Amino acid sequence: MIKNEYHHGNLKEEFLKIAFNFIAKEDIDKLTLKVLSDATGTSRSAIYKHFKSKDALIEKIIEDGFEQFDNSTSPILKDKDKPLIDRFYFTGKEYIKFAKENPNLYRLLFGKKYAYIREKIISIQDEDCSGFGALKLAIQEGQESGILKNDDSYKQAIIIWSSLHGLSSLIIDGFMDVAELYEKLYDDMFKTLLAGIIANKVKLLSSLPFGDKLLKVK
Amino acid sequence: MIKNEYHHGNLKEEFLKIAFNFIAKEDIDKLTLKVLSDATGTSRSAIYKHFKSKDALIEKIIEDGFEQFDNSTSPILKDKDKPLIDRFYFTGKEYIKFAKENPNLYRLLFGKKYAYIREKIISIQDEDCSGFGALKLAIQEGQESGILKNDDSYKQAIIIWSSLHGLSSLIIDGFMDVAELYEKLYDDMFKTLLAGIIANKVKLLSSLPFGDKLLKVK
DNA sequence: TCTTAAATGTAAACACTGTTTACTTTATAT
DNA sequence: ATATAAAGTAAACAGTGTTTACATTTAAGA
Repeated sequence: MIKNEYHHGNLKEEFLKIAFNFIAKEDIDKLTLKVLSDATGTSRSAIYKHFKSKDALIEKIIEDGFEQFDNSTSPILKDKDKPLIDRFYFTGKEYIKFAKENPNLYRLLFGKKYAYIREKIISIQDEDCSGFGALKLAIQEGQESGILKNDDSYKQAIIIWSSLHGLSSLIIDGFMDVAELYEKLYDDMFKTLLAGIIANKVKLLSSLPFGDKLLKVK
Repeated sequence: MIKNEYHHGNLKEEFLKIAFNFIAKEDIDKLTLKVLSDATGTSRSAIYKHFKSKDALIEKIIEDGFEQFDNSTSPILKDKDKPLIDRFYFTGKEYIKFAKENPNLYRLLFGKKYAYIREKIISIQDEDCSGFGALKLAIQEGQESGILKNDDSYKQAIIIWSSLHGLSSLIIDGFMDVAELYEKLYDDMFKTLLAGIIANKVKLLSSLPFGDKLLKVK
Protein backbone atom coordinates (compact mmCIF):
# COMPACT_ATOMS: atom_id res chain seq x y z
CA MET A 1 0.00 0.00 0.00
CA ILE A 2 1.69 3.18 -1.20
CA LYS A 3 0.95 6.46 0.55
CA ASN A 4 1.19 9.90 -0.96
CA GLU A 5 0.59 13.32 0.50
CA TYR A 6 -3.18 13.13 0.37
CA HIS A 7 -4.08 9.66 1.57
CA HIS A 8 -2.50 8.63 4.78
CA GLY A 9 -2.58 4.85 4.53
CA ASN A 10 -3.79 3.51 7.85
CA LEU A 11 -5.09 6.55 9.61
CA LYS A 12 -7.51 4.56 11.73
CA GLU A 13 -4.80 2.56 13.43
CA GLU A 14 -2.70 5.65 13.90
CA PHE A 15 -5.57 7.52 15.56
CA LEU A 16 -5.89 4.70 18.05
CA LYS A 17 -2.16 4.56 18.66
CA ILE A 18 -1.96 8.30 19.26
CA ALA A 19 -4.96 8.22 21.58
CA PHE A 20 -3.38 5.38 23.57
CA ASN A 21 -0.13 7.27 23.91
CA PHE A 22 -2.05 10.36 24.89
CA ILE A 23 -3.91 8.82 27.82
CA ALA A 24 -0.65 7.34 29.00
CA LYS A 25 0.16 10.89 30.03
CA GLU A 26 -3.04 12.92 30.18
CA ASP A 27 -6.65 12.42 31.11
CA ILE A 28 -9.07 11.30 28.43
CA ASP A 29 -11.09 14.48 28.46
CA LYS A 30 -8.04 16.45 27.45
CA LEU A 31 -7.99 14.43 24.25
CA THR A 32 -9.59 16.52 21.50
CA LEU A 33 -10.03 15.93 17.81
CA LYS A 34 -7.51 18.70 17.26
CA VAL A 35 -4.90 16.72 19.15
CA LEU A 36 -5.51 13.78 16.85
CA SER A 37 -5.57 15.82 13.66
CA ASP A 38 -2.45 17.77 14.58
CA ALA A 39 -0.55 14.62 15.43
CA THR A 40 -1.44 13.04 12.09
CA GLY A 41 -1.24 16.17 9.98
CA THR A 42 -4.85 15.82 8.87
CA SER A 43 -7.97 17.90 9.28
CA ARG A 44 -10.22 17.87 12.31
CA SER A 45 -12.98 16.07 10.44
CA ALA A 46 -10.80 13.30 9.01
CA ILE A 47 -11.64 11.05 11.93
CA TYR A 48 -15.25 10.76 10.77
CA LYS A 49 -14.18 8.66 7.80
CA HIS A 50 -12.96 6.02 10.25
CA PHE A 51 -15.12 6.40 13.34
CA LYS A 52 -18.77 7.28 13.71
CA SER A 53 -17.91 9.73 16.47
CA LYS A 54 -15.26 10.63 19.00
CA ASP A 55 -17.01 8.34 21.45
CA ALA A 56 -16.75 5.46 19.00
CA LEU A 57 -12.99 5.86 19.02
CA ILE A 58 -12.96 5.87 22.81
CA GLU A 59 -15.09 2.74 22.84
CA LYS A 60 -12.50 1.01 20.70
CA ILE A 61 -9.79 2.16 23.10
CA ILE A 62 -11.74 0.62 25.95
CA GLU A 63 -12.16 -2.68 24.15
CA ASP A 64 -8.45 -2.83 23.41
CA GLY A 65 -7.74 -1.67 26.93
CA PHE A 66 -9.67 -4.54 28.45
CA GLU A 67 -7.76 -6.97 26.28
CA GLN A 68 -4.53 -5.42 27.49
CA PHE A 69 -5.72 -5.56 31.09
CA ASP A 70 -6.74 -9.17 30.71
CA ASN A 71 -3.40 -10.12 29.16
CA SER A 72 -1.63 -8.62 32.15
CA THR A 73 -3.66 -10.31 34.86
CA SER A 74 -5.44 -13.49 33.77
CA PRO A 75 -2.37 -15.53 32.78
CA ILE A 76 -1.09 -15.25 36.34
CA LEU A 77 -4.39 -16.44 37.72
CA LYS A 78 -4.63 -19.31 35.27
CA ASP A 79 -1.12 -20.68 35.77
CA LYS A 80 -2.02 -24.01 37.35
CA ASP A 81 1.61 -24.88 37.94
CA LYS A 82 1.67 -22.52 40.87
CA PRO A 83 -0.26 -22.80 44.16
CA LEU A 84 -3.67 -21.16 44.06
CA ILE A 85 -3.07 -18.71 46.88
CA ASP A 86 0.08 -17.48 45.17
CA ARG A 87 -1.87 -17.01 41.98
CA PHE A 88 -4.46 -14.88 43.78
CA TYR A 89 -1.77 -12.87 45.48
CA PHE A 90 0.25 -12.06 42.38
CA THR A 91 -2.78 -11.46 40.20
CA GLY A 92 -4.03 -8.89 42.66
CA LYS A 93 -0.62 -7.31 42.75
CA GLU A 94 -0.57 -7.13 38.98
CA TYR A 95 -4.09 -5.66 39.00
CA ILE A 96 -2.92 -2.79 41.15
CA LYS A 97 0.28 -2.41 39.18
CA PHE A 98 -1.73 -2.07 36.00
CA ALA A 99 -3.92 0.60 37.55
CA LYS A 100 -0.87 2.39 38.86
CA GLU A 101 0.92 2.37 35.51
CA ASN A 102 -2.17 3.18 33.43
CA PRO A 103 -4.33 5.36 35.67
CA ASN A 104 -6.17 7.16 32.88
CA LEU A 105 -6.88 3.95 31.03
CA TYR A 106 -7.93 2.22 34.25
CA ARG A 107 -10.44 4.98 35.01
CA LEU A 108 -11.76 4.64 31.50
CA LEU A 109 -12.20 0.88 31.89
CA PHE A 110 -13.84 0.94 35.30
CA GLY A 111 -15.54 4.32 35.44
CA LYS A 112 -19.20 5.13 35.08
CA LYS A 113 -19.33 6.80 31.71
CA TYR A 114 -18.68 3.79 29.51
CA ALA A 115 -20.17 1.15 31.80
CA TYR A 116 -22.23 -0.22 28.91
CA ILE A 117 -19.06 -1.37 27.16
CA ARG A 118 -17.71 -3.01 30.30
CA GLU A 119 -21.07 -4.73 30.67
CA LYS A 120 -20.72 -6.19 27.19
CA ILE A 121 -17.13 -7.29 27.73
CA ILE A 122 -17.79 -8.89 31.11
CA SER A 123 -20.57 -11.00 29.62
CA ILE A 124 -18.09 -12.22 27.02
CA GLN A 125 -15.51 -12.91 29.73
CA ASP A 126 -18.14 -14.94 31.53
CA GLU A 127 -18.38 -17.25 28.56
CA ASP A 128 -14.74 -17.66 27.61
CA CYS A 129 -13.59 -17.57 31.24
CA SER A 130 -11.23 -14.66 30.86
CA GLY A 131 -11.15 -11.59 33.10
CA PHE A 132 -13.90 -11.67 35.69
CA GLY A 133 -14.90 -15.13 34.47
CA ALA A 134 -11.40 -16.38 35.21
CA LEU A 135 -11.63 -15.08 38.76
CA LYS A 136 -14.87 -16.94 39.42
CA LEU A 137 -13.36 -20.10 37.95
CA ALA A 138 -10.29 -19.82 40.14
CA ILE A 139 -12.50 -19.43 43.20
CA GLN A 140 -14.48 -22.51 42.24
CA GLU A 141 -11.21 -24.36 41.81
CA GLY A 142 -10.27 -23.37 45.34
CA GLN A 143 -13.61 -24.51 46.71
CA GLU A 144 -13.41 -27.87 45.00
CA SER A 145 -9.92 -28.50 46.31
CA GLY A 146 -11.07 -27.57 49.80
CA ILE A 147 -8.84 -24.54 50.20
CA LEU A 148 -11.63 -22.00 50.06
CA LYS A 149 -14.94 -21.86 51.90
CA ASN A 150 -17.91 -23.27 50.06
CA ASP A 151 -19.83 -20.12 49.36
CA ASP A 152 -21.31 -18.24 46.43
CA SER A 153 -18.31 -17.84 44.13
CA TYR A 154 -19.91 -14.90 42.39
CA LYS A 155 -20.25 -13.07 45.67
CA GLN A 156 -16.71 -13.91 46.72
CA ALA A 157 -15.39 -12.72 43.37
CA ILE A 158 -17.13 -9.40 43.75
CA ILE A 159 -15.74 -8.87 47.24
CA ILE A 160 -12.24 -9.49 45.95
CA TRP A 161 -12.72 -7.31 42.88
CA SER A 162 -14.27 -4.62 45.02
CA SER A 163 -11.28 -4.54 47.35
CA LEU A 164 -8.80 -4.37 44.50
CA HIS A 165 -10.80 -1.67 42.80
CA GLY A 166 -11.06 0.29 46.01
CA LEU A 167 -7.35 0.20 46.75
CA SER A 168 -6.46 0.94 43.12
CA SER A 169 -8.78 3.93 43.10
CA LEU A 170 -7.31 5.26 46.32
CA ILE A 171 -3.86 5.01 44.79
CA ILE A 172 -4.52 6.60 41.42
CA ASP A 173 -7.14 9.16 42.44
CA GLY A 174 -4.87 10.85 44.92
CA PHE A 175 -6.20 9.80 48.30
CA MET A 176 -3.68 11.07 50.77
CA ASP A 177 -0.23 9.50 50.48
CA VAL A 178 -1.51 6.03 49.83
CA ALA A 179 0.66 5.58 46.77
CA GLU A 180 3.80 5.32 48.84
CA LEU A 181 2.79 2.60 51.24
CA TYR A 182 0.47 0.74 48.91
CA GLU A 183 2.55 -2.43 48.90
CA LYS A 184 2.17 -2.88 52.63
CA LEU A 185 -1.49 -1.98 52.31
CA TYR A 186 -1.97 -4.60 49.65
CA ASP A 187 -0.31 -7.32 51.71
CA ASP A 188 -2.48 -6.44 54.68
CA MET A 189 -5.62 -6.31 52.58
CA PHE A 190 -4.80 -9.61 50.98
CA LYS A 191 -4.29 -11.33 54.31
CA THR A 192 -7.53 -9.91 55.63
CA LEU A 193 -9.43 -10.85 52.51
CA LEU A 194 -7.96 -14.32 52.38
CA ALA A 195 -8.80 -14.93 56.01
CA GLY A 196 -12.40 -14.26 55.05
CA ILE A 197 -12.72 -16.69 52.17
CA ILE A 198 -10.33 -19.42 53.21
CA ALA A 199 -11.72 -22.69 54.51
CA ASN A 200 -11.84 -23.12 58.27
CA LYS A 201 -9.79 -26.25 58.29
CA VAL A 202 -6.96 -24.49 56.46
CA LYS A 203 -4.56 -22.38 58.41
CA LEU A 204 -2.60 -19.59 56.86
CA LEU A 205 0.99 -19.03 57.89
CA SER A 206 2.39 -15.56 58.06
CA SER A 207 5.00 -15.03 55.37
CA LEU A 208 4.28 -13.28 52.13
CA PRO A 209 4.32 -14.12 49.30
CA PHE A 210 2.73 -17.43 50.08
CA GLY A 211 3.74 -20.84 48.81
CA ASP A 212 1.97 -24.14 48.87
CA LYS A 213 4.01 -25.09 51.92
CA LEU A 214 2.51 -22.16 53.76
CA LEU A 215 -0.94 -23.68 53.77
CA LYS A 216 -1.48 -26.10 56.60
CA VAL A 217 -4.50 -28.37 56.90
CA LYS A 218 -5.65 -28.68 60.47
CA MET B 1 -33.72 43.17 50.78
CA ILE B 2 -36.18 44.05 48.05
CA LYS B 3 -35.80 42.50 44.63
CA ASN B 4 -36.92 43.99 41.40
CA GLU B 5 -36.78 42.62 37.89
CA TYR B 6 -33.14 43.43 37.35
CA HIS B 7 -31.40 42.38 40.52
CA HIS B 8 -32.09 38.92 41.69
CA GLY B 9 -31.37 39.09 45.40
CA ASN B 10 -29.29 36.09 46.34
CA LEU B 11 -28.28 34.61 43.04
CA LYS B 12 -25.18 32.96 44.44
CA GLU B 13 -27.11 30.75 46.83
CA GLU B 14 -29.63 29.93 44.15
CA PHE B 15 -26.92 28.86 41.72
CA LEU B 16 -25.61 26.42 44.31
CA LYS B 17 -29.07 25.13 45.12
CA ILE B 18 -29.87 24.55 41.46
CA ALA B 19 -26.55 22.84 40.87
CA PHE B 20 -27.15 20.56 43.86
CA ASN B 21 -30.59 19.62 42.61
CA PHE B 22 -29.17 19.06 39.17
CA ILE B 23 -26.52 16.51 40.18
CA ALA B 24 -29.16 14.70 42.18
CA LYS B 25 -30.46 13.59 38.81
CA GLU B 26 -27.75 14.06 36.21
CA ASP B 27 -23.99 13.83 35.98
CA ILE B 28 -21.94 16.91 36.74
CA ASP B 29 -20.60 17.29 33.23
CA LYS B 30 -24.13 17.74 31.92
CA LEU B 31 -24.34 20.85 34.07
CA THR B 32 -23.70 23.88 31.86
CA LEU B 33 -23.83 27.58 32.53
CA LYS B 34 -26.89 27.67 30.30
CA VAL B 35 -28.70 25.31 32.66
CA LEU B 36 -27.95 27.65 35.55
CA SER B 37 -28.87 30.82 33.68
CA ASP B 38 -32.08 29.34 32.30
CA ALA B 39 -33.16 28.12 35.72
CA THR B 40 -32.61 31.56 37.25
CA GLY B 41 -33.78 33.61 34.30
CA THR B 42 -30.44 35.35 34.01
CA SER B 43 -27.74 35.55 31.38
CA ARG B 44 -25.01 33.02 30.84
CA SER B 45 -22.36 35.35 32.19
CA ALA B 46 -24.18 36.31 35.36
CA ILE B 47 -22.41 33.60 37.30
CA TYR B 48 -19.10 35.43 36.96
CA LYS B 49 -20.27 38.11 39.35
CA HIS B 50 -20.50 35.44 42.07
CA PHE B 51 -17.91 32.82 41.16
CA LYS B 52 -14.50 33.15 39.60
CA SER B 53 -15.29 30.31 37.22
CA LYS B 54 -17.55 27.34 36.71
CA ASP B 55 -14.97 25.23 38.50
CA ALA B 56 -15.11 27.55 41.50
CA LEU B 57 -18.83 26.83 41.80
CA ILE B 58 -18.16 23.11 41.61
CA GLU B 59 -15.50 23.43 44.27
CA LYS B 60 -18.06 25.02 46.56
CA ILE B 61 -20.45 22.16 45.82
CA ILE B 62 -17.74 19.71 46.82
CA GLU B 63 -17.03 21.52 50.08
CA ASP B 64 -20.73 21.53 50.95
CA GLY B 65 -20.98 17.95 49.77
CA PHE B 66 -18.27 16.80 52.16
CA GLU B 67 -20.05 18.52 55.00
CA GLN B 68 -23.24 16.74 54.03
CA PHE B 69 -21.39 13.44 53.77
CA ASP B 70 -19.77 13.97 57.12
CA ASN B 71 -23.08 14.82 58.76
CA SER B 72 -24.54 11.56 57.48
CA THR B 73 -21.75 9.28 58.61
CA SER B 74 -19.61 10.64 61.44
CA PRO B 75 -22.37 10.99 64.08
CA ILE B 76 -22.98 7.25 63.88
CA LEU B 77 -19.30 6.52 64.34
CA LYS B 78 -18.97 8.94 67.24
CA ASP B 79 -21.98 7.74 69.23
CA LYS B 80 -20.20 6.31 72.25
CA ASP B 81 -23.42 5.02 73.76
CA LYS B 82 -23.38 2.15 71.30
CA PRO B 83 -20.85 -0.70 71.05
CA LEU B 84 -17.91 0.08 68.81
CA ILE B 85 -18.44 -2.76 66.37
CA ASP B 86 -22.03 -1.67 65.84
CA ARG B 87 -20.84 1.83 65.18
CA PHE B 88 -18.43 0.60 62.52
CA TYR B 89 -21.10 -1.56 60.96
CA PHE B 90 -23.78 1.11 60.70
CA THR B 91 -21.37 3.85 59.64
CA GLY B 92 -20.23 1.69 56.77
CA LYS B 93 -23.81 0.98 55.85
CA GLU B 94 -24.58 4.68 55.88
CA TYR B 95 -21.48 5.34 53.78
CA ILE B 96 -22.77 3.04 51.07
CA LYS B 97 -26.30 4.37 51.40
CA PHE B 98 -25.00 7.90 50.85
CA ALA B 99 -23.13 6.82 47.73
CA LYS B 100 -26.19 4.97 46.48
CA GLU B 101 -28.52 7.92 47.01
CA ASN B 102 -26.09 10.56 45.74
CA PRO B 103 -24.02 8.83 43.10
CA ASN B 104 -23.11 11.94 41.12
CA LEU B 105 -22.14 13.83 44.24
CA TYR B 106 -20.19 10.86 45.56
CA ARG B 107 -18.18 10.63 42.34
CA LEU B 108 -17.48 14.33 42.62
CA LEU B 109 -16.25 13.97 46.20
CA PHE B 110 -14.05 10.93 45.67
CA GLY B 111 -13.05 11.16 42.01
CA LYS B 112 -9.75 12.21 40.56
CA LYS B 113 -10.59 15.56 39.05
CA TYR B 114 -11.02 17.57 42.23
CA ALA B 115 -8.65 15.56 44.42
CA TYR B 116 -6.92 18.78 45.52
CA ILE B 117 -10.07 19.90 47.33
CA ARG B 118 -10.47 16.53 49.05
CA GLU B 119 -6.84 16.79 50.08
CA LYS B 120 -7.54 20.12 51.75
CA ILE B 121 -10.68 18.89 53.49
CA ILE B 122 -9.11 15.68 54.77
CA SER B 123 -6.31 17.64 56.39
CA ILE B 124 -8.95 19.70 58.18
CA GLN B 125 -10.79 16.55 59.22
CA ASP B 126 -7.52 15.26 60.60
CA GLU B 127 -7.40 18.19 62.96
CA ASP B 128 -11.01 18.41 64.10
CA CYS B 129 -11.46 14.62 64.06
CA SER B 130 -14.37 14.56 61.67
CA GLY B 131 -14.61 12.40 58.55
CA PHE B 132 -11.47 10.40 57.99
CA GLY B 133 -10.07 11.72 61.23
CA ALA B 134 -13.05 10.31 63.09
CA LEU B 135 -12.42 6.90 61.60
CA LYS B 136 -8.82 6.86 62.78
CA LEU B 137 -9.93 7.96 66.23
CA ALA B 138 -12.52 5.21 66.44
CA ILE B 139 -9.92 2.65 65.48
CA GLN B 140 -7.58 3.93 68.16
CA GLU B 141 -10.44 3.69 70.63
CA GLY B 142 -10.89 0.07 69.66
CA GLN B 143 -7.21 -0.64 70.07
CA GLU B 144 -7.07 0.95 73.49
CA SER B 145 -10.06 -1.02 74.73
CA GLY B 146 -8.48 -4.21 73.41
CA ILE B 147 -11.13 -5.00 70.83
CA LEU B 148 -8.97 -4.28 67.82
CA LYS B 149 -5.49 -5.44 66.98
CA ASN B 150 -2.67 -3.10 67.92
CA ASP B 151 -1.57 -1.99 64.49
CA ASP B 152 -1.04 1.22 62.50
CA SER B 153 -4.44 2.89 62.80
CA TYR B 154 -3.81 4.94 59.70
CA LYS B 155 -3.21 1.81 57.67
CA GLN B 156 -6.26 0.09 59.11
CA ALA B 157 -8.39 3.14 58.37
CA ILE B 158 -7.29 3.15 54.75
CA ILE B 159 -8.08 -0.53 54.32
CA ILE B 160 -11.58 0.06 55.66
CA TRP B 161 -12.10 3.19 53.58
CA SER B 162 -10.73 1.41 50.56
CA SER B 163 -13.20 -1.44 50.91
CA LEU B 164 -16.16 0.88 51.36
CA HIS B 165 -15.07 2.97 48.40
CA GLY B 166 -14.61 -0.12 46.27
CA LEU B 167 -18.03 -1.53 47.03
CA SER B 168 -19.71 1.85 46.64
CA SER B 169 -18.06 2.34 43.28
CA LEU B 170 -19.14 -1.07 42.10
CA ILE B 171 -22.70 -0.23 43.06
CA ILE B 172 -22.98 3.22 41.54
CA ASP B 173 -20.77 2.75 38.50
CA GLY B 174 -22.81 -0.10 37.15
CA PHE B 175 -20.68 -3.16 37.77
CA MET B 176 -22.90 -6.05 36.85
CA ASP B 177 -25.98 -6.46 39.05
CA VAL B 178 -24.20 -5.62 42.26
CA ALA B 179 -26.78 -3.03 43.24
CA GLU B 180 -29.38 -5.71 43.98
CA LEU B 181 -27.39 -7.88 46.33
CA TYR B 182 -25.27 -5.18 47.86
CA GLU B 183 -26.65 -5.62 51.38
CA LYS B 184 -25.49 -9.21 51.55
CA LEU B 185 -22.21 -8.17 49.99
CA TYR B 186 -21.74 -5.51 52.61
CA ASP B 187 -22.43 -7.89 55.48
CA ASP B 188 -19.94 -10.37 54.07
CA MET B 189 -17.34 -7.72 53.44
CA PHE B 190 -17.78 -6.34 56.94
CA LYS B 191 -17.32 -9.72 58.54
CA THR B 192 -14.22 -10.37 56.46
CA LEU B 193 -12.80 -6.97 57.19
CA LEU B 194 -13.55 -7.19 60.88
CA ALA B 195 -11.94 -10.59 61.13
CA GLY B 196 -8.80 -8.94 59.83
CA ILE B 197 -8.56 -6.09 62.30
CA ILE B 198 -10.14 -7.60 65.39
CA ALA B 199 -7.92 -8.65 68.28
CA ASN B 200 -7.00 -12.31 68.48
CA LYS B 201 -8.40 -12.78 71.94
CA VAL B 202 -11.81 -11.50 70.83
CA LYS B 203 -14.14 -13.89 69.08
CA LEU B 204 -16.89 -12.69 66.81
CA LEU B 205 -20.26 -14.42 66.88
CA SER B 206 -22.21 -14.79 63.70
CA SER B 207 -25.34 -12.64 63.83
CA LEU B 208 -25.59 -9.26 62.14
CA PRO B 209 -26.02 -6.52 63.10
CA PHE B 210 -23.70 -7.02 65.99
CA GLY B 211 -24.21 -6.04 69.58
CA ASP B 212 -21.87 -5.83 72.51
CA LYS B 213 -23.09 -9.22 73.66
CA LEU B 214 -21.88 -10.70 70.42
CA LEU B 215 -18.28 -10.07 71.25
CA LYS B 216 -16.74 -12.76 73.37
CA VAL B 217 -13.36 -12.53 75.02
CA LYS B 218 -11.56 -15.84 74.90
C1' DT C 1 -31.44 64.58 49.32
C1' DC C 2 -28.14 64.56 45.64
C1' DT C 3 -24.09 62.51 44.04
C1' DT C 4 -20.91 58.96 43.58
C1' DA C 5 -19.21 54.45 43.85
C1' DA C 6 -19.88 49.72 44.20
C1' DA C 7 -22.50 45.79 43.26
C1' DT C 8 -24.95 43.19 40.02
C1' DG C 9 -26.94 42.47 35.88
C1' DT C 10 -26.74 42.16 30.18
C1' DA C 11 -25.13 41.63 25.29
C1' DA C 12 -21.69 40.68 22.20
C1' DA C 13 -17.61 38.72 21.01
C1' DC C 14 -13.78 35.12 21.54
C1' DA C 15 -11.58 30.81 21.12
C1' DC C 16 -12.61 26.51 21.79
C1' DT C 17 -15.40 21.94 21.24
C1' DG C 18 -17.71 17.88 18.31
C1' DT C 19 -20.24 17.27 14.15
C1' DT C 20 -22.28 17.76 9.42
C1' DT C 21 -22.25 19.19 4.72
C1' DA C 22 -20.55 19.75 0.17
C1' DC C 23 -16.64 19.20 -2.36
C1' DT C 24 -11.94 17.25 -3.91
C1' DT C 25 -8.57 13.87 -4.49
C1' DT C 26 -6.86 9.28 -4.80
C1' DA C 27 -7.38 4.22 -5.11
C1' DT C 28 -9.63 0.28 -6.95
C1' DA C 29 -12.21 -2.80 -9.89
C1' DT C 30 -14.41 -3.90 -14.11
C1' DA D 1 -9.91 3.78 -19.42
C1' DT D 2 -13.59 4.77 -16.82
C1' DA D 3 -17.02 4.50 -13.13
C1' DT D 4 -17.28 3.97 -8.29
C1' DA D 5 -15.91 3.82 -3.80
C1' DA D 6 -12.78 5.36 -0.28
C1' DA D 7 -10.50 8.93 2.10
C1' DG D 8 -9.19 13.34 2.48
C1' DT D 9 -10.44 18.89 2.94
C1' DA D 10 -12.70 23.45 4.05
C1' DA D 11 -16.45 25.78 5.79
C1' DA D 12 -20.26 26.18 8.52
C1' DC D 13 -23.15 25.04 12.78
C1' DA D 14 -24.55 24.89 17.43
C1' DG D 15 -22.71 24.37 21.67
C1' DT D 16 -19.20 25.28 25.46
C1' DG D 17 -16.68 28.51 29.18
C1' DT D 18 -14.92 33.09 29.50
C1' DT D 19 -13.89 38.10 28.85
C1' DT D 20 -15.01 42.75 27.70
C1' DA D 21 -17.63 46.84 27.59
C1' DC D 22 -21.72 48.59 28.99
C1' DA D 23 -26.30 49.22 31.74
C1' DT D 24 -28.95 49.19 35.89
C1' DT D 25 -29.79 49.14 40.61
C1' DT D 26 -28.28 49.57 45.38
C1' DA D 27 -25.80 51.73 49.13
C1' DA D 28 -23.23 55.35 51.30
C1' DG D 29 -21.42 59.93 52.31
C1' DA D 30 -21.64 64.89 52.12
